[in-house]
Amino acid sequence: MKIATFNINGVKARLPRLLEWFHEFSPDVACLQEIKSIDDNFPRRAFEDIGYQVETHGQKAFNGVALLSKQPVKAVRRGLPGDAADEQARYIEGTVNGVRIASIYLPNGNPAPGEKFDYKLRWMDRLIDHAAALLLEEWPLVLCGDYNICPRDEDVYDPKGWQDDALCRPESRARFRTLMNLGFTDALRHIMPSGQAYTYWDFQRGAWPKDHGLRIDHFLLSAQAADRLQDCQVDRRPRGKDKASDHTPVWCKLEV
DNA sequence: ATGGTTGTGTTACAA
Repeated sequence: MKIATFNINGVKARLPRLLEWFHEFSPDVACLQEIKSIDDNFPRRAFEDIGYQVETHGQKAFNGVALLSKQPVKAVRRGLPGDAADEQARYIEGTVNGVRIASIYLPNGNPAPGEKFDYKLRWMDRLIDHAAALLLEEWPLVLCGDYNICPRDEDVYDPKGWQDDALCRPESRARFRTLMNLGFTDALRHIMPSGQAYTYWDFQRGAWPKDHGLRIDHFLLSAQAADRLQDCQVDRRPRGKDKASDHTPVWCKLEV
């Protein structure tokens, strides 16, 4: 079972490239972030026509996540529990072939410190609580998406320059470690323990040609999922194309 | 030199 996570930065602008990638890679499950679309405007038919079930959790203009699957998606949950007043569409979760899979778009949190950073940290606290509850259900569990966290300095092209950014600050990294310490495996780092594996390059300042990247898109696997891990890789090719997103997809293969 | 780009949806805002 091939599962991919891809922050597409707008489904409307990305549709031709995204369909290309679907034809090339043919994921069994695709977890998308930043669809920047309400549910009714998502180009559902384009994906249904190539054999996918489409589950979205969108909002106007910003954020928005989706789960696309060749096999049926069951028990879909929209929105991260823990704050009924939170209107930002950043979380969707469903079960495919006995694997519980979440598509996560964690808040960026800049500028830090500030209200947006506080929201990020509160959101992470809610994610930790929810992940702990999910682990008790003992599914093979896959929490993937744009975490907007560089876990370690080697995940940043310029650690010193980024040390005060919300993606790298100690408060953000501490919460990520707390999440990991519940018992998750960072699938990419399991396959590739060290070295550069960037997943995002800013549109500005020639970040892509200079390889000024960050590793912020992650696959977190429960023990039941990690036991079935066969491979995990970053696919840098989509980032190099015209009209690319600022992120590139990460995929993992589970023996399911 | 304190710069630069992209997407959404109409004019600033988020990243």
